[in-house]
Amino acid sequence: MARRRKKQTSGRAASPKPNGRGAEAVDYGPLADWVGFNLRMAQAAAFQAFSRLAQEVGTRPGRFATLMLIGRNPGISQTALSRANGRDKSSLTPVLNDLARRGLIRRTRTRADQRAYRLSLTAAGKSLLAQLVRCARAHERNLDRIIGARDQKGFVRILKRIIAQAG
Amino acid sequence: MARRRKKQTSGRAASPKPNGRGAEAVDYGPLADWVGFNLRMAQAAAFQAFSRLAQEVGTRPGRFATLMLIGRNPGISQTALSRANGRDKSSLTPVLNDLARRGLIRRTRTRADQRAYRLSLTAAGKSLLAQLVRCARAHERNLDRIIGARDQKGFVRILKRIIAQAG
DNA sequence: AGAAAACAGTTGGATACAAAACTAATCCGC
DNA sequence: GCGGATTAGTTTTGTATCCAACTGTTTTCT
Repeated sequence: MARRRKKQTSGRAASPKPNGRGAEAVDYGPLADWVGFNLRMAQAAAFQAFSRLAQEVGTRPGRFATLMLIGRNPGISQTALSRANGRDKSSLTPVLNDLARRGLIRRTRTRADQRAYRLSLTAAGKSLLAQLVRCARAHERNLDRIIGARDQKGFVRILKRIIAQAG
Repeated sequence: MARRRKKQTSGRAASPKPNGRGAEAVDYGPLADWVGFNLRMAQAAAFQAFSRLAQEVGTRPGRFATLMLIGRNPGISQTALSRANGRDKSSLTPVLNDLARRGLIRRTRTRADQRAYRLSLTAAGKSLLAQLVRCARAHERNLDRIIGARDQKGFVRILKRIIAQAG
């Protein structure tokens, strides 16, 4: 591995060696230390890691927060849920359709307000959520190990500040 | 604001007050302190904030890292770029088509390897990148202010650890 | 040299998401 | 009470992204 080109069949070694390709070092420039870029990459990495764990239970990470929030807030409306979840309410429609179709959540109409649904978990939903929580705890242990127990608390505190103030 | 419902036109105040709706407090349960969830929310918030800044320059955040990486690594291949950027190579195809169509990048075929492109910025691309860098610096100053100068260095270091180890 | 494996880039299919337009129900001010 | 503004949820449209399959090129193995 990491053999670099030597052959160059028809000559032309004249170029200023501009990082022709490869797993070799890439210059990230100022990106390397910018918070935004590293935040995106870290989130992607953590997401992927959790994806692997979650798919053993047969669900995807996006569904997890949704189930948890419904579980903790029975009767919540879709709009409130979407706000809490940080996604647009329109994104939720297909997700909830799917969760309802799979018998994990209930959508109850209220007499008081005929527009809104009241969401709650079914028994199956609660059971799946419990499994996912076990998964997530394993994932969190992993992240905590990477972050280091010493810094974990402060790290989350900073994330919360960004959530509150950068929006 | 934050007036809570009292009226309830046709009665029915009998329900066990299960958080009917609203901007009122939502119970996040264990989510509240999990790294994964906060990471996702923080990334979304920072992304949105940068989106607003970047659209004044007429480009989207996704393009920014791409332009920067090409600018710092002229001659880089699409595959290497996609790795550096943390996205699948197939995602890059339409992005690069668009950037090329708008005259911001050049795609050169090499005689040495007829498969690969060598990517580089045009003058227009460099100029746009410079504008974006100014934008990004403003964004970063904002984030640094939120994080606090004292913690900024350590915060990024933790993000880098997650990137390296959680993948 | 010739076949097999690896690789660069593209295409097609699927999912996730946001923004805007839309429908139906409810609230507010008078 | 009545009409306009607000609200809950859905639909539609457009973008970003991944994955798997594919084409053409290069390298590797024997």
